[in-house]
Amino acid sequence: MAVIKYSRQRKAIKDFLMTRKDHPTAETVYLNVRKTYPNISLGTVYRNLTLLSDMGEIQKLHFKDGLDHFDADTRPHNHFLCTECGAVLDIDFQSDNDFHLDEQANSVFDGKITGHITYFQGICPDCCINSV
Amino acid sequence: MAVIKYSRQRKAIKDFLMTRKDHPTAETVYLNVRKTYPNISLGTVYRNLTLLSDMGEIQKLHFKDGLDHFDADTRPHNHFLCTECGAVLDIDFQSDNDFHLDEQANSVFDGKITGHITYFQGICPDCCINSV
DNA sequence: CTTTTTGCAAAACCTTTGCACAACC
DNA sequence: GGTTGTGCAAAGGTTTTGCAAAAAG
Repeated sequence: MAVIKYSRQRKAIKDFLMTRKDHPTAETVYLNVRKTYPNISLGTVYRNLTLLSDMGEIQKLHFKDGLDHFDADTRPHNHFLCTECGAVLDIDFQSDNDFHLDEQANSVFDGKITGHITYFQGICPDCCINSV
Repeated sequence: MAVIKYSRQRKAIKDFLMTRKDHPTAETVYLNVRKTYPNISLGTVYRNLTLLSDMGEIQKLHFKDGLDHFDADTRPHNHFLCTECGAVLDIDFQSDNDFHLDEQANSVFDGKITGHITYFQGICPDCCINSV
């Protein structure tokens, strides 16, 4: 597997992912891409999600629900997890301190720190409305 | 399941977890507790880890390896994941900004943020030494 | 005695993999 | 034609669950 050819299935998977701001699971990707390619298999979805992730075109994320979630936004950004409904959302917010955080952590850690991700938790907008 | 009755197995599981600064998987807990209770089953380990976690006595964590990891330290603290060997370590370090981070995030987020965890990644002390 | 917990084994679950065939260049 | 990708189905590994027996109070 030296040269990577961009199959339509792979393109469809990435295209779908780019339309979403939440972070769908493989299952969700599968169900949606199947609208366009009814014969696509779950295995193919997994293979391509892993491949895209290895190529750095998407991010593979792990949350408490134990499932893999996928994100087409590969820029460093923070995530939010709703403790009510399990939704995973982006947070478009970088603390001023974010840039210095790795250095600060390095100064108290014997190994070498190359990056970090912050996960916020709480109640998402939808659940806030519904719980009033 | 209203009243929670004491069990030695549950105590052994928590005791073991408190001796560890890394964040063992259920499998590791199982192998170690079995030294004391050779007949304990994996199912019991899982049940108790989930129960302890629900009671807030331990934390259940999810990492990229896809496995559940457990941590007897429930204070808010940050974690480090080694990209070489997969080790998960605590980082005893709180940024000055940590305390304000939730407020800052709340100001740009429609929902309600109640907390956060930062995951650092990089190369752990052991792997640094071995890769020289 | 009643309720909870255990051990065992089976089931459920998500993800990966092997293989023959199809698609691509 | 040779390589890469797919679909299908089976296998893999982790976690959960049903049930009868044991432990706890």
